Amino acid sequence: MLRKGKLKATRGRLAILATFENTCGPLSAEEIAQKTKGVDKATVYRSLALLEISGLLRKVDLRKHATYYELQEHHHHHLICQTCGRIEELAACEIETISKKALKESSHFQNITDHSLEFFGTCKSCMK
Amino acid sequence: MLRKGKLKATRGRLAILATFENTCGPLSAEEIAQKTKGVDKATVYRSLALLEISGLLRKVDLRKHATYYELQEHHHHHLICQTCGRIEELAACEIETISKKALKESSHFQNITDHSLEFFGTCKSCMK
DNA sequence: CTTCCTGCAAAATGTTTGCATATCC
DNA sequence: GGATATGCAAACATTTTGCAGGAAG
Repeated sequence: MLRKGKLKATRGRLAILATFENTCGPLSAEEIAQKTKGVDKATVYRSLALLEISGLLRKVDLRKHATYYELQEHHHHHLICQTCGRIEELAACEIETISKKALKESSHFQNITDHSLEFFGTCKSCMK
Repeated sequence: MLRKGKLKATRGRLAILATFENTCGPLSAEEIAQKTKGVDKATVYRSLALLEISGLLRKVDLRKHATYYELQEHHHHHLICQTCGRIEELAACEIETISKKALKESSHFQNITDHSLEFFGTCKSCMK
C-alpha cells in the first residue's frame, strides 16, 4: 500500500494507516496523534503530508479549525450536520460533468485534478 | 446590510465589510486584520464568526492552514491552482440536482442548507 | 441606560522546524 | 552504507478567551 505511493514502509506510517483502518470517517491530525500511540506528533504531521501527496489520504473540509484526512479508498463526499457535527458518507458523485464544464468555462486553467464537495445541513435528531 | 443580518452596525464590522468590498477574492482572517487598520485581531475573529452565521460572509476551503472568507453575494465556486495558489471564480453552478439526490440518498439528514465545492488543478502558467 | 462590542493581553490550540539518532532498503 | 524517517524540544502561526471600558440602539 505504501509502496504504491513510492514511500518507505516505516513503523510510523504503518501505524498511522492502521489507525485509519480501525476508524470510520475523517480524522484530524490531533486525533491521529492521540490514537496512534508511540508515534510523535511531528511524525504524524510529516507523514500525513506525504501520504496526501502520494494519494493514499485525502483532505476533507469540515469547516473546523483543524485539518481532517481520510483514506482515499473510493471516491465520495460527506453530509455534515452544522449542529452536532455528525458526518454521513455519500456514495454517489456525479460531479464529472460539472467539472468538465468548469474547465471549459475557465480561461486560465489547464486541468482539474481534484475537487472537494461537502454538503452542510441539519440531521434529523438535531431538528426537533 | 448588517441590519439584514440582525447585527448592530458597529465601526469594526463596517470596516471589515469595507475591506471585503475593496478586494476581490477570498481573504484570511489574518489578511483582514492587516488590511483593516484600527480594528483589533480579536474583533476581526469575533466579527467574522458572526458575519458568517448571519450569512453575510461564507467560508471558503482553499486547503491552506488559515480560514478564508468571502462576501456572500452571488453563489459561486472556485478553481484553485495547486502550484501557485491562483484562484479563479466560476460563475455557473449546477449542483442543485446533486444536492437533492444527496438528501434523498441520506438516511439521517433532514435538510441541506449549504455546500462547498472547489476544484483543484493547475493553471496554464504553472503548466510549462 | 442596557446590551452588546471592542481592545488589550494572555492563553489555548494547531502546525512546522532543527538537529541528533535510529530505521529502512 | 546511504538516504530517509523519527523523536524531542522549541519556534511559529492561528484562533480563543477574560476582563474593563466604550459605543450602539
